Amino acid sequence: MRWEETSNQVCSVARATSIFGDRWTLIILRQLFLGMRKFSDIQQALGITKHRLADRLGRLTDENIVFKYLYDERYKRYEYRLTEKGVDLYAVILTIGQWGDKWASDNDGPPVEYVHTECKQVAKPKLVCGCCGDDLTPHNLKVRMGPGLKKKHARDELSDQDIKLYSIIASDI
Amino acid sequence: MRWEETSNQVCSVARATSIFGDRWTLIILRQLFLGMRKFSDIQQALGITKHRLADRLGRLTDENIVFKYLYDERYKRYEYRLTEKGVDLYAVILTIGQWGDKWASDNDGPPVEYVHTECKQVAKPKLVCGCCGDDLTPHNLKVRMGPGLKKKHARDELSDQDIKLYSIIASDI
DNA sequence: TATATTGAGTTGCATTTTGGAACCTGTCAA
DNA sequence: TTGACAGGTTCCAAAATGCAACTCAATATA
Repeated sequence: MRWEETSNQVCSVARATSIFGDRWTLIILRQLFLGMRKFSDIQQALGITKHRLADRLGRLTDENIVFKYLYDERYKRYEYRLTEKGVDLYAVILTIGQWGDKWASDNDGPPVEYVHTECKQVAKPKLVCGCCGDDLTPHNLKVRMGPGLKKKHARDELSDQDIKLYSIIASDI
Repeated sequence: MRWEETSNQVCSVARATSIFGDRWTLIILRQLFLGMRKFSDIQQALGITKHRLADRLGRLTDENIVFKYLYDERYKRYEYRLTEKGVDLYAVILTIGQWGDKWASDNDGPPVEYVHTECKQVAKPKLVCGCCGDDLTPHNLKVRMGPGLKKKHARDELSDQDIKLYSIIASDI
């Protein structure tokens, strides 16, 4: 399967990774979340080539995840800022960072900490159920078909791959 | 910067994405979370080439995120299962999936749903502070240097890039 | 015994995507 | 007039990926 086709898959993870599942996009976004907004700052901080950075920021702009903001009228300089769609990726960055802290760090501890301004503590982000507030783990979650899959199945729009992809859901995990 | 060098950066997001920040790894992992464990099943379901799948599963095995389990003595057949390190990526997959549901889906609604077995509701995962339980957003979190960064700074082990990378943290966001 | 099948890969080669360096453009400042 | 700087492009080599064909071990079937 080619990369462009990934964005058509009936899977939110596949569609999302078709946007930011490459070598640079997520760390560019992390940089934006840290408050770094200028092309050259990001380029130097990450050691990415201008070429690639221009390409990635262009895609993110096309996807409406970032937008260009004119911050200097005289010099006609632009900076890149996160849209609402982009800001919503904060949870993804935080979750990945936390996994990295736990499983991919050295003995010096986490490079950065996030202080929760409400409780003044270092935030240990955790995922909970939006309904009852209990922790979510692979053990207390059960996957089932959602409306997107059911409707496409009813309309007979699933490809062989999609069927195979989700046939497993019907069975026990 | 080359890809292998990313894994040495003083940033948990960069280190994590150096492991799964490519076109396939995350959706392979999603497939494993759905319960699909056999090489050929994954290969057909995802439309990935055997070549690439063998390579990706090999890396994941090297990283101790999955391990090979002999499920058929007679035929000497192996399947791939998640280790604890792998299972911990569930939060990442869930968070990405949720972003995808919201921002990258069509009008049919989410393809899959996760039912929380404790409260029997469809789980809407959300990220909260581990200390106080309040929601985490970019607006109530403040980034600051963590021990990893401070120690390396004290030992003068930060590269120019690392310094640039985090100089922004000292300033206001 | 000879042939086919299945799962799980390799190998070889063409196509895409990246990385690196040099070059271009518009705007000011000395 | 020259230089610097931000923000790119262009060109080419190197690396990653996609595709098809081949291997190999352990049965099954004829």
